[in-house]
Amino acid sequence: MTNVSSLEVRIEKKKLERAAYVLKCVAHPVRISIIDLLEQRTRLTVSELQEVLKIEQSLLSHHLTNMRDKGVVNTQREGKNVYYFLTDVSITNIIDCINGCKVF
Amino acid sequence: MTNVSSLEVRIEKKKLERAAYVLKCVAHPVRISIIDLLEQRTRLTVSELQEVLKIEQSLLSHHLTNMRDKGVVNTQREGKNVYYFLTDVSITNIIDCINGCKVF
DNA sequence: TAAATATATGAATACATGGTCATATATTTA
DNA sequence: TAAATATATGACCATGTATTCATATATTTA
Repeated sequence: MTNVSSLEVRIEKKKLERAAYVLKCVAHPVRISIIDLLEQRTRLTVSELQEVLKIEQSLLSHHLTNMRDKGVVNTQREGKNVYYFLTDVSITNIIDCINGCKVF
Repeated sequence: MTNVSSLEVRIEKKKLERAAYVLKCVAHPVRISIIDLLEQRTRLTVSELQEVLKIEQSLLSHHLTNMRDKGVVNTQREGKNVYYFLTDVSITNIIDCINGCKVF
């Protein structure tokens, strides 16, 4: 058995927990799609997302609330519409990971 | 409302489902840690992982089985030991995403 | 101000997941 | 071959998650 005494996880505990928490949010087909769409259009209303994704309004709303709770997206209301946008566009790097790793 | 007719998800459905499935597996503090450790050491036995991670043997085994089922890691037995290693090292790009995006 | 439009919320349910415990299997060593 | 070591498995339970349905809220328009 190799010596392992110098080996340690290079990510601190709090960061690990936060990362897992946010990744869990990303780990859903609809929510990955939303990230992809918001990379293309900067901001989209719920109706626009619904038109593209073709899922029930309330289900989409639940997904969006989930993503906002975790800081992945943010909102701005304009009249009847609520625009959703990525809090940090660099989260789209996850999609590059998906496309660049055979495991996915 | 902006025209959305040219907008679509740029990832095909099967790929989205597979990506979500694998991401769900990555989205856990212990499993992210395992990926980080296997980037540093190429391969590690269950005992070595246990020594670093300090979690119960059977819990670790469940995590590893989970990761293997999803194709994230693979194994090779050598005597009493089973070595685990990353199926595709480029999955560690996920950790770079975590470190490079404020949301995480 | 009533109706229409856009979005959010909450309850309920079914299913998945994480962790623990007891036990099983595989391999080596005494 | 019995004991020791390394790892895996299965049952169980508590908690979390996804989806649906009904309904609520906010804003605009007729």
